[in-house]
Formats: sequence, C-alpha cells, structure tokens
Amino acid sequence: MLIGEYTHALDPKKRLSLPVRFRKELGRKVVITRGLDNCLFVHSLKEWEKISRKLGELSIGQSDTRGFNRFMLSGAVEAQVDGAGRILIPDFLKEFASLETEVVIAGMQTRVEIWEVSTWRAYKHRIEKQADKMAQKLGEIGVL
Amino acid sequence: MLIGEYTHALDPKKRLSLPVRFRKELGRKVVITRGLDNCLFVHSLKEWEKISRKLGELSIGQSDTRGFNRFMLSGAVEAQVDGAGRILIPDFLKEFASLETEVVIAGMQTRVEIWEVSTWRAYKHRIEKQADKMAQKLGEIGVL
DNA sequence: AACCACAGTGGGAAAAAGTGGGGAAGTGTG
DNA sequence: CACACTTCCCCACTTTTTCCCACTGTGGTT
Repeated sequence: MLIGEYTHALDPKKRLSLPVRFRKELGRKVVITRGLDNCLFVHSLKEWEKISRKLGELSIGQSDTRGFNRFMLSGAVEAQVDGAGRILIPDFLKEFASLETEVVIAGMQTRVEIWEVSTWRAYKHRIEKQADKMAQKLGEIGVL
Repeated sequence: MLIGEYTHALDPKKRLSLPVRFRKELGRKVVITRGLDNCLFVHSLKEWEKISRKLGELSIGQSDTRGFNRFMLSGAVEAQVDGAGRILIPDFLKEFASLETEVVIAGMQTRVEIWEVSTWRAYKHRIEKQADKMAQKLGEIGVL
C-alpha cells in the first residue's frame, strides 16, 4: 500500500530517490506521467498496464477523451530504478511540475505523486481549510 | 473497545508509547492518519483496510474527491509498534498536529486519537461549555 | 515494610536511508 | 571523427532510523 508523505531532494542530475517504503511495491521499473493539479504520477509497471488498458477502451471519438489520452500517454516515460533506489526525472516532466530541488513524494494507494514542495503546501492548505467537507466525507465512509 | 484518556511524552526521537490498555486491540502494526480538529487518528490495520477500501472506490475525476483522497492517503503512515509498545510519529504528522512533548492519547471506540495537550484542553473546554448549554436546554424542555 | 512486576521513559550503538560526486559508457551534433 | 553532453554504475559520506538494554516510579503482593 503506497501511503505517506516524504520530502526528498531532486539532485543536480535530476535524480530522485524513492522512499524505501515504496520501493518494494513499485519494483525496479516504473512509469512516470503527467498528473493532475500540477504534479507527476508514478506507477508500477503493473498498475500502468491496467491504466493503459483502460485508456485504450475509452472511445476515441470524443475529443475530450482524445485530449486526455494524449495528455497521459504522450507524457508517459518508463524509468529504471537505479541501485540506490532513485529514478531519473526527464526535463519536460520536471518542467511540467515546476520541480526545483525540494520535492514531496506522496503515496496515493496505487500510485505515487511527485510535487514541488511549494505547490504541495499551497494545495494542502486549500484542502485543510475545508474541514467541514472533510468531516462530512469521513462520515460517509464510516470513520466518524 | 478503545476508551480512556492518557497523557504520555513524545520523546526527542519522536517515539510515543501507546497505553497498555490499547496495545492488544491495536496489534503490532497500526496506521496513523491526519484527523479532524488538529489531532491524529490511529487505526488498527484491520480498521484501516476498511477505510482505504472505501477511499479506493471514490473516483479521482472530481477535484474535491481528489483533494480528500490526497488528504487522507498522503497523511497516512503504517507504523510498526516496537518492543516497548511505542510508535514513531513522522515529522509531517507531528507538525500537522502541532505536537510538542506532552501528548494526550484518547480512545474513541474504534480508533485512538493523539492530541497536543494544550490543543486538547482548549477543545475540551469548548465542548464542555456546549455541554452545559445543551444540558440547560434539555432541562428547560423537561428532558433532564 | 521490603519486594516484585511492569509501564513509561531515555540513551547508546549498529544498520540503513538519503545524498553527492567521480568516471566510464553511450548519444547526438558540428 | 572529435567534441560536448547526458546517462549509468559505482563508491563514500552524513543523517536518520532501528534495535536493544537500562533506569525510574508506581501499584500490588507477600
């Protein structure tokens, strides 16, 4: 289960070490794609196959589907995990997510997200303000 | 059943010992998450599985659902209970709940909550006041 | 009252995680 | 073909985490 939040450094060589807790589940090869809300998605190869299958099933007749497909697929990159548990972030993805050197790596159950730390903070603040909504949702799923 | 209120110390290594009364029910592995009103939730692995299943069912298509999911999942951490019955609180959760060294651990039936002692006191005062009001009202209408 | 058992706490040492950099190998360009 | 540049593999350093053991105070028992 990919969960938790970690802050790591993106080094000058654009390498990013994955948190140990994620390595086993992600495997030695991952797929990085553009994500939603200005972050990157990282999937294990297995998960990615599921996703690409689903994308393939979507009708290509609709232009918004076509757009979404291009968004996901054109930005997808296979990345090898090196001996130290790091992956290489390609330039265009680094730029897409406005990554500098401090980066947040967040587990989202089946995928991992990569955020520029400042973007992440801003996003989180926005979410945390909506405590009432959150309480409602928690109630809906039976936590409270 | 997790009930009762305990005050424990969060040591410099960010370790927090669980009250003995909770240990059996929580098991050797727990999941800590962000909670409401500035506290943390601690769930047994079993309880957490229920929650994460529900979370997984939510679509990522809607932005508010996405936000809720990110709040819950990125804020969740699996924690091993060590030989002395302690768990490790990650930095970002410690910060989220503004934990210093004195911490309140409260049983809430199916989950445990962790509060910074000052936050807890403030919250309790607020609730107690409301309780007075409520009791008064109940009295007025002849229930109590 | 002395004793024991155990919960909570603290600290030292070993192991591992994260990070940084050198240099070989590979790629593309002029 | 030579050059610049990126990628990959390896080693090394620093900090954090993990594991283990020991101290203290409390509550209960003999």
